[in-house]
Amino acid sequence: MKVLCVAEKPSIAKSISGILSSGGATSCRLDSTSMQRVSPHRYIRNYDFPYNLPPPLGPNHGDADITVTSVLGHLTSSDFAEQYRKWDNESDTSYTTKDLKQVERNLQQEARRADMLIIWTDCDREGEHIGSEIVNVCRQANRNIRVKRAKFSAIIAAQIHNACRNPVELDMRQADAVDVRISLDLRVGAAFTRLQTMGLQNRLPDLGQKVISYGPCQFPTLGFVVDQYERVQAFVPETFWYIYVEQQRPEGVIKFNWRRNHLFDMAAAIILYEQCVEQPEATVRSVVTKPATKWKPLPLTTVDLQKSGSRLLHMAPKKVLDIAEKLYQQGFLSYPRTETDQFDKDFDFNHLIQKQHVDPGWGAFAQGLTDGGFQRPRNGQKNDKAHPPIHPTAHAGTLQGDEKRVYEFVTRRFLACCSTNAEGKSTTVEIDIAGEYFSTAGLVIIARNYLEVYPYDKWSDSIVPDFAQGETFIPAVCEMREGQTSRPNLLTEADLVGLMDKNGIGTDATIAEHIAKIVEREYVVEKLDGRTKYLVPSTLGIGLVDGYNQIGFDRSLTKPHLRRETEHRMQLICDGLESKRDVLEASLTQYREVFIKAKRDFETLYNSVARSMGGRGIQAGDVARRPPPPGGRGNGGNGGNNDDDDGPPSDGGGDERPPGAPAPRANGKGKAGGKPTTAKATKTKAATAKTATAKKATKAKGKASAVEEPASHRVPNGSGGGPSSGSAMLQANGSAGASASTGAAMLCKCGDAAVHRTVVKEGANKGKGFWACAKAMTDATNCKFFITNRPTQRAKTSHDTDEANGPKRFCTCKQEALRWTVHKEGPNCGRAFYKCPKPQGEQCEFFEWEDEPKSESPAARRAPPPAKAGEGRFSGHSQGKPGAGDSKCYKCGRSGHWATNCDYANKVEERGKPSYIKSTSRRRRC
DNA sequence: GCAAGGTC
Repeated sequence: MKVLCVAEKPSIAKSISGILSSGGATSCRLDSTSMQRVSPHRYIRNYDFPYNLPPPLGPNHGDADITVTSVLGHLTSSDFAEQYRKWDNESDTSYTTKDLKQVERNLQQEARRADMLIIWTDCDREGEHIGSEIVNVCRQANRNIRVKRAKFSAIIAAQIHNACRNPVELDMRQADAVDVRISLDLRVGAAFTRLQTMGLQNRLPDLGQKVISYGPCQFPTLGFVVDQYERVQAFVPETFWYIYVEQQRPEGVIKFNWRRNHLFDMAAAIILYEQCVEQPEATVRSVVTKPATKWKPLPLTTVDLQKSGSRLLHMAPKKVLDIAEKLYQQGFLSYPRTETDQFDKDFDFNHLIQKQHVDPGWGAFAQGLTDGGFQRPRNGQKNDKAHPPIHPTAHAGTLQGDEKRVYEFVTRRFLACCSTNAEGKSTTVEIDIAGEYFSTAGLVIIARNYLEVYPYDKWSDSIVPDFAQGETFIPAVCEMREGQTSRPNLLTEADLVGLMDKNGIGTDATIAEHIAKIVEREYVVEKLDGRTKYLVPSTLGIGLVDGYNQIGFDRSLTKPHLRRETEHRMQLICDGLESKRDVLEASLTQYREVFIKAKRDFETLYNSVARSMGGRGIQAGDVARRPPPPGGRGNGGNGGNNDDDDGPPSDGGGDERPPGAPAPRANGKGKAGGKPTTAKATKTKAATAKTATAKKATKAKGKASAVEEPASHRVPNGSGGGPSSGSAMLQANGSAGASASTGAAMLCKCGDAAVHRTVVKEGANKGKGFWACAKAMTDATNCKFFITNRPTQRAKTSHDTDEANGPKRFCTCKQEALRWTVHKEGPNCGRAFYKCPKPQGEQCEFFEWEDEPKSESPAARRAPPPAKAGEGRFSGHSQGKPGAGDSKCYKCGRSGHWATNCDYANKVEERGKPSYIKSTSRRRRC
């Protein structure tokens, strides 16, 4: 009995022959003169050996004669019949195939002598289809041949023997589904490609003879790039505010992050800040130390390899895959096209790790794993049941250049997977200042473990704060700071690979090709910034995407929906819920409708491309061009996961368009002009912000009190929203008032969003705004949270006022005088003055109005001695007397009494609310 | 001159 086994590729044929024959197979090629058996294709081998295949499958007596061979993937490729190949012939009709003759001839030659055919293609949808192609070819030579299908998920001896002895039937549903996919892709691709090319090529000379191809994977891929580009263009930075707290410790400066992160309502932020300023003492609520773990990476899939290759090795996804393919063929790496991120339970790790002992770079680490450091890799969620995760299969010591780098990455990743998680200890300190919570955390790494061999991950120690629960202290810095949401980045190749993978565009093996294709078509230009490659749509790419979007389809040609729908229908065929014919008809009908609409409205597409390319065809009523977007470095917001070594484009406010890329387009959301977002504000900016702050506060308050709306958390467009990343000292270049009117992240004591209300009842408070718990007053769970909108012009947030207020002033006791502002209604409201910074009872007599000439006392001209830590940085409660030449009470501005006797001020103080607020950020409790 | 999916 003769059995013909056909695998999908030569490597699998070799592997399964080796297992089934226990290494005793003979590989045959034809010598044309001797007429011995032949393998007509130079890559294909035929392996012959006897095998014990028990009945009823095998012979009743003796072994079966097995021949194992392979194809090279799909056996046929599709093309249109001759009459449909002309481009002016609409081509949504039948197609024919172009055979791979040499491969086919080999199959037929072997099939003629065989009693049974066993299909050994990969166990996925495409594999079933390739199997059906093999069956078709073999039956042409031997129509009585029995056909079976071997099911296996890994090239492991037990599985291969089991698959051979217990074959199943070919799943024709899966093969049918792929048939539909092939037919649709060809027809849709050809129809739209011809429509676009013939409709645009001759009317836009700039296009030359370019083919303007359409593909159901190409266009959604292009759509991702254009979408992100437009998000970047349309981005308008939004200003937020937060309270920044800092304390000096022997270990260094400890920075605390506000639990609210930041607020988009400045008035709300000011209110909370004022509370902190008025009661600045911090109490340590908790000090929590617990183990911290940095997880070792998951086993490597193709998509991961491409993303990492792009991010860490700075190689195009296609290049990484090409190199991995080459290393696979050389026997250094396992099969590089796999979706699997879990190793089989029988996987032989030890053998493979031992092969790495000799490497000078990671050999010692590998030795450590063998000597007891090994820990089984984590299991991911994916398993294609065909191939293991990518791993090294042999040590490669002579590689150079990019091949060496790819091999090194794969090997280090594998060893890291076989190691243990990195271990550390984190300490989190939470403090309470006037009911607001702030925290800081430190980390001590105890064992680097896998990090020793995997330098691509970063994890470093940070200062561990030394605080004790219940401890109180006055922060060295307590400031309200301003930041802005960050502009998102353009897509990197790695981002795009991730998006395509997530949306089911292409397969792990073809994703890189689709990206390369849209670059080749000049829809997208790669822009290198540092070592990171960003993708920018060209004028042509944007024109096409926008043109289709303007035409408006139920399911856009530039979005993943159509492709997903095709995938879904294919699954229906696989599940036996729909027939191949019905699905093909339904899909063709759907695409035909889209095609007819595109053809009918082609002028819209043409005009879009022409306009984008700066050419002709602009219609009246078109939106105006928008000025260039604000520049600045974005630091997130696109969902992409930039690695540590990736920097965003340093456009510095410039235009990141590539040659041939479009001018920014109108979208009605643009913000004219704009300044770069700065990560750190300078003193000058901080100082000049004072006036603007007051104005904005007033504006914010006015808007907030005009409406009643629930406060809500706002998430900035950038990832750098936190004080530590998006921080800038309060500055005047924000988008004034833009966000203050749109809700605030004020939380009540329940931890829920508070609501802002305005007093409507007649009386002294009518019109005043306040924040309160959102629950009904009658609700027993109402936390009674209540904060009024208070005058905001007194809030000052800058610490060093040199630039804004002139040179520093020094009091009689040689301390840097502190600047205060009168905010009580009266003739001096708004006036700033300076006084001794010492605590109440220790202050000297120094007093100066800011708007009056400086004292010429010698003390004021001398530089002060350096202040000790925590000394001279805070003000005491203001309690001065009218300064020289000023006969008015400085608290209320009235004449005839001293401040200590000021009734108005004393009344206020009785209520526990100081009458003025210091303008520096360093405060001591009054 | 068109697609996407296998493979070398």
